Amino acid sequence: MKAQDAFDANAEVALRLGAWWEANARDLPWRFGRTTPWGVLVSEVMSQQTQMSRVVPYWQSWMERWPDARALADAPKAEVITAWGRLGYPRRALRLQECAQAVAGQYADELPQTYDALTALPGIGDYTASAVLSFAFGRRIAVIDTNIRRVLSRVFVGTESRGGAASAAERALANRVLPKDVKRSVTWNQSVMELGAVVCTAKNPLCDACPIAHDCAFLKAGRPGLGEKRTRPRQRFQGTDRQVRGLVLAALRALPAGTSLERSKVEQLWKDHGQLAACVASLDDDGLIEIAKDGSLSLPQG
DNA sequence: GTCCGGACGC
DNA sequence: GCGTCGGGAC
Repeated sequence: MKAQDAFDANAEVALRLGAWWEANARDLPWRFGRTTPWGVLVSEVMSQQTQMSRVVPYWQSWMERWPDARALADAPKAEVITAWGRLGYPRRALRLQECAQAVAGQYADELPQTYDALTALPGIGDYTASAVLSFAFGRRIAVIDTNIRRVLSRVFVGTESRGGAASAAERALANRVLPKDVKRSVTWNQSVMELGAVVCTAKNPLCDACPIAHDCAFLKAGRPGLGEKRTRPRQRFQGTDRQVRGLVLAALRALPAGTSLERSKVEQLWKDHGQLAACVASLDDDGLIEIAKDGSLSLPQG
C-alpha cells in the first residue's frame, strides 16, 4: 500500500469516527472542557484498569473535596485511602497524592506539559501522560492503551493485538495513523478509545453498530481469532493476596476515623494466618496501613 | 469464566 | 518481559 493510500483511507476513517464521536460520546463529567488539567489527570489515574461507570461517582466527590493538586497534597493519608473506597489498587491513591505533592511543590500547583515531566510524576506512565497531553492540553501525541491497540490492529492490520506491552509495530502504527492536524488528533484519540470501549470490544464487538465497519480489515478478513486469548492473562482474584489485602483495608476504612482494629479482630478477617500476616506486612510496606506495637492496625495517621 | 481507558519493580 | 497490585460487571 502506498503512503498516500494509507493517508486517504485514514482521513475517511477519521471523518466517520469524528461524526460518530459527536453523536455518541458518553457524557463523562471530565470531558468537553468541564474540568481542569488536574481533573483530567485524576480521571485517568482512577480509570487505570477500572471501568468508567465505576469511576464517575468517585471522581465527582473526589474533585469536590480536593479540587486541585495542592488540596490533595495537604490531605491526611487516611482520608485519601478512605475516599478511594472500592476503586481497587489502592496504591494508586497514595501515588496520586504523591503526584499532587510533586505538582504543588515543584510546579506551583500547575501540571507540567511535557511527556518527560509528566512520566516522572508518581503513578503517571506512558498512557496517562499521553492522555493528559492530548485530552487536557490539546497536544498532538499518540495515546496507546488497550482499547486503542485493539481497534487500530483490527481496523488497519486485520488481526487481534497481542498481549503484553505495546510492540514497536503497534506504536509505529498509532503514530502513522494519528491525524496531522492537532485538533483532529485529539478527537481521533478520544473517538478510537471510545469506540474500543463501547463498540469494538474485546470479546463481542458490535460490528453492526460500527461507524467504520466498511473500512475494517478485521471484519473483511472474517474476524480471525475473535474471542481467542489476546491480552495478557489476568490474575485470579479469589484467594489471592489481593483479595486478602482488600479485606484488611476494607475493615480499616470502616472504622471510625482515628481508631484502630485490634489484633484479634484482624485475625478473624482470613483463616490462613500465614497469608494474612504476609498481606498485612505488604500493606505496611506500601504505606497503606500502620501496625502498632500490640499488633492492632490502622490507616496511616501521618 | 473474561475483561476492564496501567504502573511499577525486578 | 513477567509478576504483582482490587473489585466489579457481564
